[in-house]
Amino acid sequence: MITIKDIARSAGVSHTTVSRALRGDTRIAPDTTERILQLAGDLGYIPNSIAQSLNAQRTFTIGMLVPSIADPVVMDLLEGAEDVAQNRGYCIFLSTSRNDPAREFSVVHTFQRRRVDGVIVTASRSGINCRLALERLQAPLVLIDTEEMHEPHPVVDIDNVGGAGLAVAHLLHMGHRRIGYIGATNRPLTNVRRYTGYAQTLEQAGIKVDPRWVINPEVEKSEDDIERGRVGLEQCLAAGVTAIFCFNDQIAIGVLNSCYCKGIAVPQQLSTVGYDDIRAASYVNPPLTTVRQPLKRLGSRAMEMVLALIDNKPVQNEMLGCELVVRASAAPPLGMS
Amino acid sequence: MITIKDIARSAGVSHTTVSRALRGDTRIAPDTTERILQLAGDLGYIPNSIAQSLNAQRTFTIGMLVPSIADPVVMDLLEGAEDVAQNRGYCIFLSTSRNDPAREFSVVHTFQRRRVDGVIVTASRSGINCRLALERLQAPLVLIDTEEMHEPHPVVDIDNVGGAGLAVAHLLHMGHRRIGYIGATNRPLTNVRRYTGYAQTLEQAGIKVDPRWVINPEVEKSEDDIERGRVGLEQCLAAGVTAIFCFNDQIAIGVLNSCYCKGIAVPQQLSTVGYDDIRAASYVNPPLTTVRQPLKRLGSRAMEMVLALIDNKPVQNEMLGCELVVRASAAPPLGMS
DNA sequence: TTGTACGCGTTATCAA
DNA sequence: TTGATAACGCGTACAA
Repeated sequence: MITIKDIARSAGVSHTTVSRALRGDTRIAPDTTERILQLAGDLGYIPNSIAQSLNAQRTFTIGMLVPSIADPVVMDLLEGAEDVAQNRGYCIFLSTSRNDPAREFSVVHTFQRRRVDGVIVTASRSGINCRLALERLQAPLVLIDTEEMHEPHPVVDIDNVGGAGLAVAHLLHMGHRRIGYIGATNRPLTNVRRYTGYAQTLEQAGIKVDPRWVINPEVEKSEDDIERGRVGLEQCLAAGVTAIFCFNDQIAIGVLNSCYCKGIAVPQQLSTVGYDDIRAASYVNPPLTTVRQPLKRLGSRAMEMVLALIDNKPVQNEMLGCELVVRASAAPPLGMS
Repeated sequence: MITIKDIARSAGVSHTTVSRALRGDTRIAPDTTERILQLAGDLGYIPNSIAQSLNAQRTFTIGMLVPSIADPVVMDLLEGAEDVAQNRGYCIFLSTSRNDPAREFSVVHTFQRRRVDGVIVTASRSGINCRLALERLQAPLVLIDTEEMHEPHPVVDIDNVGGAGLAVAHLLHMGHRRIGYIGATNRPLTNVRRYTGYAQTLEQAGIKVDPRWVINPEVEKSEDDIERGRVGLEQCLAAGVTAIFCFNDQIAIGVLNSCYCKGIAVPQQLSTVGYDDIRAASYVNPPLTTVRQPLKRLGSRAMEMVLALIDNKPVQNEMLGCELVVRASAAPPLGMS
């Protein structure tokens, strides 16, 4: 690998002069600079960021920790973050925790060894366990969509209460009065928030929530949302609801599926609203009415926040709003159209 | 930040001794080692990989370049690669090219500056343009699913010809004789391969491919596969096929959707087979019969290959086979059951 | 305008 | 068993 010393030797100058010429220092004679630049190109010189980092005490590197990459939510979020990072000259170290506290801990430690300038931790469900690692962390840390509250760190989050409100208001507006909720116990905090939005909105409309409408299905594999939808549907039907608001699109799709198998027409006999607006939402039958989260924006805002912290600019916690996406899975209840 | 020098000072030894004690050098007196380890823990010492890298001329870092993160195929692939990397103590620099040759070029350059130990480039459609950058690259390079042939670099690829054969053989086996193909022109090489598998298999069964069965739909947005499915379906129906093999699941889902809207029963009136086995394939209606690609394995094999190259072990190009996933979107044609 | 010398944190070589 | 010194590649006070 060619270094500035090699160039210096070829040019018959000191490596200092080369260093300066390469960064366009005006104190170097124009023709010297010219000659050095030429030489650098010819020799195929590529600056060594490692050496630069050691010297500058900065790596222009951000560590991102996500539970899993193969998750439609994480995916968009990553894309938003990567975009900002790349534009600002930062690289991302991507690691997965698989919701394993030990692994989470180890990854954060690795980030520290590698001297990342900042860290973004996504959807940590094991906040307590990795807290130790995080507290020792020197670099700025931004949390996304965390399951821990009252964090001492900046947080970017989605307004889940408001988003759920949007969905339920939509159903109310169509005339539904008996509206079910199917939740997911493996995302406790988010689940509580979406439930809260659901319950609040119903109460504000003067409707008392019947406990039988609210289902948090027990499933074998804690990630099997399709199954959650199936199980939840059974109980909702038993409770006689005319519409169901689901914790997320996967669950809603489970409901849709199960309805299809049972010969229940959606939205004619039962309305369903999901959450997330994953890709599949637009091409299931019927296309799913859902709440879209600004995921790319969540990622990009988180990245902008770390970068701001790195530059010692002040940042505030942030709460991003959601948007209702009306498709075809919700309609007025029977006899109300 | 605590360095080995700080520890040395506290322990009253040289930084060399600390360095050795930390890495368990047996030449250091056990009690000295003990004392240093203790101290390192107390002071919260975290080794600086940057300094280590500068010295060792290795970064334990792999650069991964993908066209986009928000792609179900890329997602799984990344997960496979990350898993292997993490287990072997490597970190991944993740960057997106968005199919922009300029950006691809710049990312590869960044990887070089950062002295990654290896590079994985995925689905480069602009092979020619970034070739220059790649040739100068000192680090080992592995290509995944490239659209360029005869690369001078190791390649991991999926057996698209064989995979397509699986799908078509399945349809033939059920008794179909008029089988359509809907392709995607924005992935030219892969498209040709899947088409080849389709055509070969039909010919081997003694069936002459009617040109009207083969559709490569023109769509406005080059990424809109759902639309491809819609357009393709129209033409296939006009050509009187009883089954359709689609370039991928998204297209197949487009077909399914369009059938649903037109009141065509799948699989009773028309069979459809996709490719990829994306998540949605299992929960659309009817569940999609498709060809599963070993994507995680593709990612992990690619990573294993770069790591082997880094360790100067020999590697061979590799071709991974596919697997037919039988669900419910394909059945014997009318009057054949 | 250019060069000398040092420091960034670590490991390796050689000497004691 | 331990320590002094150099080296990795670069940037920058300070000196010339």
